[in-house]
Amino acid sequence: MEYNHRDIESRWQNYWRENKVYKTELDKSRPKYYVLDMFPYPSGAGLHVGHPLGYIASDIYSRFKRLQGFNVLHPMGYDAYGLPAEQYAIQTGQHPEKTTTDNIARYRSQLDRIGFCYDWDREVRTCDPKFYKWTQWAFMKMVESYYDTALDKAKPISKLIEHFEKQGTEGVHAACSQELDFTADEWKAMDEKQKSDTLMNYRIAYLGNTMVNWCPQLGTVLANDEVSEGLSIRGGYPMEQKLMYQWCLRVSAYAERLLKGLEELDWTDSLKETQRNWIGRSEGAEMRFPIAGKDVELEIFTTRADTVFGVTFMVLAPESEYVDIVTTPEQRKEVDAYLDSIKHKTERERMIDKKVSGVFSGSYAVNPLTGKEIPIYISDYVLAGYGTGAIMAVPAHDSRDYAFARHFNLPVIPLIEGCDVSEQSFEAKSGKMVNSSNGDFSLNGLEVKDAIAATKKYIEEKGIGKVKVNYRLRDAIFSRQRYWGEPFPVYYKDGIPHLMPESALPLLLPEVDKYLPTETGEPPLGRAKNWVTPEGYPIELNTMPGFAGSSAYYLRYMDPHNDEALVSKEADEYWRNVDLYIGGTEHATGHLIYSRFWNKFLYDLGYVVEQEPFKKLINQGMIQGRTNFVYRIKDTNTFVSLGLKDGYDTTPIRVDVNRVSNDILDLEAFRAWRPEFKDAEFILEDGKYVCGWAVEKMSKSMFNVVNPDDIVERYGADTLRLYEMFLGPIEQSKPWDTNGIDGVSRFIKKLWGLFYKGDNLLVDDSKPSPEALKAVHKLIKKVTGDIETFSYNTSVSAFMVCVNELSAIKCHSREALEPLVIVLAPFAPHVAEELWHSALAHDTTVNDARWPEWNEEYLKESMVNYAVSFNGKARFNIQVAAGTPQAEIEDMAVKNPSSEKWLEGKTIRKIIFVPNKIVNIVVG
RNA sequence: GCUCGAAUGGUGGAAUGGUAGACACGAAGGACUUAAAAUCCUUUGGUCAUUGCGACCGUGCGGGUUCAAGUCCCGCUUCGAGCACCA
Repeated sequence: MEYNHRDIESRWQNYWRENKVYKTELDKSRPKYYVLDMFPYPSGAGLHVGHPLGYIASDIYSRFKRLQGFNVLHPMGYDAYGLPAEQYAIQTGQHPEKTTTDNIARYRSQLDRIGFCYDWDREVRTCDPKFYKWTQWAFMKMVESYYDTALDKAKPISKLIEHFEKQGTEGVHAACSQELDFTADEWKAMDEKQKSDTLMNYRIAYLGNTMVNWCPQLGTVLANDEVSEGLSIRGGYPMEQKLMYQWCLRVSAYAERLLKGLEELDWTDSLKETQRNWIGRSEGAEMRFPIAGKDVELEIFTTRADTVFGVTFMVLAPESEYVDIVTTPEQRKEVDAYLDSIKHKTERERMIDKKVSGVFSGSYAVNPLTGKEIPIYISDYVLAGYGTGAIMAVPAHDSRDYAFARHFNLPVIPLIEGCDVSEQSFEAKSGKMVNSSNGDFSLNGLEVKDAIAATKKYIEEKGIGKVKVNYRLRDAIFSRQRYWGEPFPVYYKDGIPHLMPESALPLLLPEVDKYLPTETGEPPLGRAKNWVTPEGYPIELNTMPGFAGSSAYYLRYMDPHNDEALVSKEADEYWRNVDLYIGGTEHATGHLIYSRFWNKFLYDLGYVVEQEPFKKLINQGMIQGRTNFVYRIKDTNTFVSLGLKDGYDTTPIRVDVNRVSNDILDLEAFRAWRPEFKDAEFILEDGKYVCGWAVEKMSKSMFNVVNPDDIVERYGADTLRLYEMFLGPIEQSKPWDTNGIDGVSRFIKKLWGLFYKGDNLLVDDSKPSPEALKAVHKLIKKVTGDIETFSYNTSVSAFMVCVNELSAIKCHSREALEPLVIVLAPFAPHVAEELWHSALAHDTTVNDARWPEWNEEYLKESMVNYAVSFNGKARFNIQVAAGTPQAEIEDMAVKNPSSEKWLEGKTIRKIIFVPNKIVNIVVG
């Protein structure tokens, strides 16, 4: 039988599907293992060869764990809500559901051809009402909860209401948008609207007026992680800051737990670091500065409390609510003009524009330590969203304050001994303090670190301020002015938001005539007919963002058909959390934060048993494209090969990589590619046209997209799988380069050659030779170790070495070949399955085999090679029988004729002996 | 600017502090063949030597620790990633 990948692969894929070989059941008698891929957004472009990289890696691990006897949960689904389908719907009028369903079908057929061991009975789609019922349900739970900062967990909002009824805000420990202060009587006196607004200040999912990232082109707000450098990640459109009344999630309440939780996770350091940066914890102090002549205090946040004696002015963010209070009538015009100029700038313009700008408010603040009056300015270099939106400016020790002070001619007071602030600020946090005393309290002579601590202590004692930890992490904006997302189970009665009853879930997404905002500027749901409750109250028009559906999908896979709960107690307690999660780094500050938050929330309420959703996480690298170029001689239709192009004035043109093989252009395919190349002429080198190449993002516009279907068709899924793993370390980004796939293809043919020669079965029951056993057991040991460390590339090499060795000694012994097939099965399941059945004559699937143990006995060498080195420099090798005593080997090394010249006229100082490796003779 | 990571042949990449370059691609030469494809064999880090053994140099740069450094330490350079008027 010849190796025929088409035949073998379709046969086994059918067999697996029809017999539900990979169906997983809850089985308490076996240990569980949960392997998860980040589920894909089914885009219209289909999969390219980069997408399956992580899927192949997780598939190998799943199959490996299964062979080791674990009950493996390995599901797949689709992150089906999202902007591209909706943009497409706007352009074509086609319902996004239709596009999405079509794309999913395409993805599925592409995935199926690669031979994954997913349990498709557990598939989820975020746009499926049976699924999004639980997204809506979790949102409702968040609305009905608040975060107790004393217990450090979410609790039902009813508990908070009880507290208000009894004591007002007295003794309340709750995360909130704004510190409130009212008595029980004041609470009771509030009307329904006031109570609703007050509770919104505490709910974990809340409606709030917040500064949001507004994207006019997309017509929606976006979360911080969907924006980069003032541009939307999707589409790259400019963003504006806008105050809007939006649903938000109080992720910030979980900042400390999200940070702490990282410690116990088996993630890469760089990914943890990314999350730490994003959470952005900074310890400092909050301090109050009275405003001269007014009964108001300015609150600021600083990490450098020690520099309070060097404060020469204060600055407010333009959006700060204090701006109105501190602006004097004389300065009103100037301030308004400044605020106006800021408003007209986009977020991006504000970021690019590093020019110092600002305006004096007319008021002065009083430094609480020195009693001195200092001017209050307004400037956009202070951010409204961080800290209190106001700062104390210490130009001597902060570069931004320094630039501002120089521009407005404000005094600069150096506070650290010997520092030079004539040209720039001194930002190092070391040195001895000077100029820092008010008679009563002095920091002079202290190290910066001690001065910070001393100041914090002092201000707390004097009631000027308090120690405070600030986080960069903001609450997540949860509303999107879009159609293709989960509707909010919220209606409005007299302008007050109410949750629908749980029995109303899932709240189905209504039909609309167009996917655009209404004429009055309302979101697309404003077009839906009868978008009201049975009682006639209007329903929320926003929809939820993409991350809503992806935040708890891993829980749903555990129990995907349950109509009573997101996940049953039993399933949750068995499957617990994801043991291995594989996906890209691009989700580091989005999905991977939101999921952790969501999970911790569900944990607080007792719905799940684990605090963290993803124990171990591997980031597969991106597969970049490898673009090929041809070189057209200017103003001609003649193309010159890479090696000769220097003699001509040429223009490089990207060429479809599928018309190029090993950088050699297929001339006929090129002529047929585009009408303008029909009559193309070529200047060849050695009869070939050699293309240039460059690494770029894999995309249609670069003509460098390689479709896995084509590779599977030509070489087979097993070759694709092995080759993707062979390409390099899984975590590393690398360009897709089809050059080299032949090596893997040859390997499979050689492997096949161990079992069949033509139609003859070669496998026999002879006793394998010691060399054969050694080759196979070396392989088992290597691959077992490699899989645990995800060094799949070296495993593939090990397979090649083993097969070469077995071929060389013509080993066809069943006893040696059987473990080889089992160990290969996770990597190349189709060929392994075929050999298992047809050549090794088993009637089980290879999945039912046991992962083989290696036997150290077989690995022992009869002769051992020692490198003899002098002063660490290896000079020659000696062969000694295994088990020779150390002293004898050392003696052989010294007395060897080759040693003579190295020992000549020298004395042996000592001999260092490394078992099985080296005899190092130190001479001098 | 701060933080993290990386740098090894023509290429992708191997190397628990212990003979650097496994494995693969590419290249060169050869066998088989009328020829090509396929397959197989040999060589392939550099320089010198080549009738033989070989010799020396080599893991971005400069130091250090060690009998021994691609690997550990210190100081740079370059590239990549994350954060960034975050006070």
